[in-house]
Amino acid sequence: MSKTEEVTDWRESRRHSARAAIVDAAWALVRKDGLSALSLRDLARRAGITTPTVYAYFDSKAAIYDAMFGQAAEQFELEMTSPYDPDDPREVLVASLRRFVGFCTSDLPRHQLLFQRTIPGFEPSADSYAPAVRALTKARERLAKNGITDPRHLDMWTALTIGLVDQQISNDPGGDRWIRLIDDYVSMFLAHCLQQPLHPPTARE
Amino acid sequence: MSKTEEVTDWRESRRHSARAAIVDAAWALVRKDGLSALSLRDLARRAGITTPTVYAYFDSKAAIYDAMFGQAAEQFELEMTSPYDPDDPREVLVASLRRFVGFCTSDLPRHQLLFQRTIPGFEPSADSYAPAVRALTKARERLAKNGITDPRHLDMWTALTIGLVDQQISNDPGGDRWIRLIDDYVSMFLAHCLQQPLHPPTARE
DNA sequence: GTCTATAGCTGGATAGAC
DNA sequence: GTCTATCCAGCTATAGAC
Repeated sequence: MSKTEEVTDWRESRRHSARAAIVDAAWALVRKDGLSALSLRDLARRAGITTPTVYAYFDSKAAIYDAMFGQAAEQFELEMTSPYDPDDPREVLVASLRRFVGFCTSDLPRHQLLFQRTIPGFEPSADSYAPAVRALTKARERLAKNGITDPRHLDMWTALTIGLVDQQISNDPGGDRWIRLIDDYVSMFLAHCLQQPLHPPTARE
Repeated sequence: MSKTEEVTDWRESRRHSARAAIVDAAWALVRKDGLSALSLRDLARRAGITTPTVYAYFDSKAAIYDAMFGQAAEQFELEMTSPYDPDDPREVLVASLRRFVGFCTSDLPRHQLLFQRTIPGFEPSADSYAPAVRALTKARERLAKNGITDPRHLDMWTALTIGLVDQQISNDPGGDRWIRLIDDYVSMFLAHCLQQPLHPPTARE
């Protein structure tokens, strides 16, 4: 490694950690005041710099939201794809739903940024979105291991899960009124899907 | 009726229709630009008046949102409680879910104002909220006629319905990808609830 | 009740010195 | 890269003439 490369890496690293500090400050602010209430003035003050300095690291406010989205998507992938203890596919499915609801309810602005479209003109970049796509692929695999591959059933599953999260957040924040229903919820879903298989077991394939 | 009362009624009526015109203009704007993008400048221009005149009819911007909420809640009650054709409780339940999804998906800002909490500091007044409460009471009655009274099952139902709406709106706006699932959805729910009755039929009461 | 005019504030983003 | 100073636009809300 040449001397100039060493220096470059050093500067890159400094720059990266400075960006991270700004993003951290942004998360602290949106957790206090709400996702859409983020302002560059407050952000700069919180990060111990001035407004123009923010623009040395991010092109615009949207770029900051995008960095936050990317971080949230990485956390989502990590949370949902880390190994599951039980072997039973059904237990894995229950555990995954538990993790999903826990992930969403434990950080409200993160959930809003990641799964709702509450910021007026903001669309995440493909790079930032990629981890979330990978996590959703894994979710489909977990369902497949339970014998569920019908697209209609996959759509039902997503509606079930997001409804559970929304009700828990909206009507019992900090509680577990809907979280307690998870076991029954999964039983209901599996019983319905497996009772009307697309490819009846009598058929040879 | 005395002459002064007549005049008073007349003025009240004029005032009422002027307020209604402002609220109508507000709806037109939020349908065009989004619920949170409503500004008093645009609103006044659209209504053919000036900003200060708006304050002759509403104390603040929040008061306008509250009037909109009240109107939306009345529409919701009307839509959900108007008579249902079929006698079969199950068919009524299906029809009510169909109406609910239709109501929510047909007017996105109305749905956001009524069922999500997307406006930063806004809370509806008790008066504006009242029709929505009445409609939800009727919903519980429809479930009761299907033999469903367990609070856990009622919570499951609300999660099911709101999840269906959210997925339809977020992932297939204008389409019917989740609406098509309604029949299966209700079958799944009823089969689950009635299979594990709280008061088993073997017990004498 | 309706207007003109404007106060008072906050927002994102930039110019230019250092 | 970081600052001071500032621009320009938007917002809610009010003062005061008519």
